[in-house]
Amino acid sequence: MEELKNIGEEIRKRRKMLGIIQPELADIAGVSLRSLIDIENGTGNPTLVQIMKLLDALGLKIKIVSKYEYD
Amino acid sequence: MEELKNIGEEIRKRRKMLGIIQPELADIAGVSLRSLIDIENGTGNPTLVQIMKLLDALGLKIKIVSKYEYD
DNA sequence: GCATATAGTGCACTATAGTGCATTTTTTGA
DNA sequence: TCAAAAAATGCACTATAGTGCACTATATGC
Repeated sequence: MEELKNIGEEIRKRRKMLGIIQPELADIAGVSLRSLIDIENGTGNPTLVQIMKLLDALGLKIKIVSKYEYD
Repeated sequence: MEELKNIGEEIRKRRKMLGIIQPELADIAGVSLRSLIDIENGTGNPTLVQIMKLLDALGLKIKIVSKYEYD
């Protein structure tokens, strides 16, 4: 699942843009550091709640679009 | 988590638009019927892989956008 | 090069997602 | 209405996500 990596990368990118380190984001989002690391690295298969906690902390959200939409 | 319900609703809406019933979509996507039902109803906490299998089968995908973006 | 800060890994344990099946409820249209 | 189709629920079992901790690896800047 290619997409998993992408989401992890977006989270990492945004985190760096905000100038915070992993333990900080994990704390703010209410997710374990271990989970955040795995998610950023695109390993494993996180639950939606984990993803949404992180996105929320980063000021991001999920949008469902057509598979053929590019941006 | 409000967003969970939304994703489930989008999946259901799209499924109906395509004129298929739950067992068909579950089958095509490679997800159990039970899981699909729970996801459409916004109960539980599905994994990203489950969501992506369904979105993929429906010609949809996830996009990460700013929390303050409206469409 | 070295010291410190940041990130990643292995492992074991706990919590919970994913599943199938039998049954019930709701929806649909004849 | 009533019968058939579609959707939802309870329950028990299996698979796996989430976690903490100790440790290792990598990056950063002095």
